[in-house]
Amino acid sequence: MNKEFISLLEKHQLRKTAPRLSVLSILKAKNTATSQPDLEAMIGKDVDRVTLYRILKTFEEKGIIHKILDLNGTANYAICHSSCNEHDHKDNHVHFNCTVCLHIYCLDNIQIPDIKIPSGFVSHTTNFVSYGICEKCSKKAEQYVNSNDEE
Amino acid sequence: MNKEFISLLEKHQLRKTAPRLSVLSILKAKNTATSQPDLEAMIGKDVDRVTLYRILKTFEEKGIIHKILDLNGTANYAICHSSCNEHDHKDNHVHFNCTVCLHIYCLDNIQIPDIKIPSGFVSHTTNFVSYGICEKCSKKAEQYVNSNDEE
DNA sequence: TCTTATATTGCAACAAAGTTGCATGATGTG
DNA sequence: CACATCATGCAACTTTGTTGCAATATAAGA
Ligand SMILES: [Zn+2]
Ligand SMILES: [Zn+2]
Ligand SMILES: [Zn+2]
Ligand SMILES: [Zn+2]
Repeated sequence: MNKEFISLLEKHQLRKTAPRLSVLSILKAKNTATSQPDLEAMIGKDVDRVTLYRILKTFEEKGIIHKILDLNGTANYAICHSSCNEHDHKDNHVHFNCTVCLHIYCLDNIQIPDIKIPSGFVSHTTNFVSYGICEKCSKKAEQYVNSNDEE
Repeated sequence: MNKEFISLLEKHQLRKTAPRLSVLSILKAKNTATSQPDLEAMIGKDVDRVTLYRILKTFEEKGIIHKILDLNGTANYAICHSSCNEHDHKDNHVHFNCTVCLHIYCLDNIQIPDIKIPSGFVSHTTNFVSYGICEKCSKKAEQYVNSNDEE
């Protein structure tokens, strides 16, 4: 399993270090994007805050991960699928930000629709974030309602 | 002209104070969203940073202004058009963030398109930001190229 | 394996934005 | 004009992002 991450680092000419492998395995295991503070907590204090910051910055520049800003403007990171590289990210999928658990989901299968922008303006990238309640939180809410009904 | 702002404050049961009127007149005069730091600079040190923060927070809650996060996750604010109120903002227009001048434009005429989200997820709001080069910056770039040709 | 150039990390220090509590002052109502 | 309430200013603090520099780990070549 580690081989996957090692070859990923090699592909981008990055040295294989413990902190980097930790970051990759954490991000890969989750189906939601992760903020730096959360990553810090998960990795523990073996890795310095600044190191983490720089790892994330490097990974983003190399097209290994992409950044999504949450409700508060805090950066969250998720693995780029497939074919992103240093020169162009193709993360043109929609993101869903749950306002209850605050998780950010990459909706990889949902493409950002095209729009017409005013003439004179040139668009390079677009960002589409949907805010609401995720599946897990919806189910929890249902369960809560049901358990109250039973009483 | 001030009457407009005064009645706006009255409508929302907010006291008419100098700092609030300043904020409203600045935001209304601009066709781009404004960050809090910029507002601070424009208003000057008559108004405390925290006061400004609270004014913006109140205005946003009342549906007088809406918040857009820029590239760096910094909050920018723009007047809500027409019919927003305390209970629902209807700011479902696309925003354009210029990567050169960093201005954020409200594209009031361009609605955010609907998308299908996975079943189980419930969306309440959506955010669409287009990043690129705005009209002004495009023209400046053209002029620059032309002036170089002439030499 | 040892050596060396260079990439990476840790620490310290700082900057920017957001946030809270509390005392003081302004506003609007009767 | 008095009073209740809203709004402001100040101080203090948190979180996130960022840079410089010295110490260390990595990879490649001898
Ligand atoms: Zn959720
Ligand atoms: Zn994503
Ligand atoms: Zn511009
Ligand atoms: Zn807008």
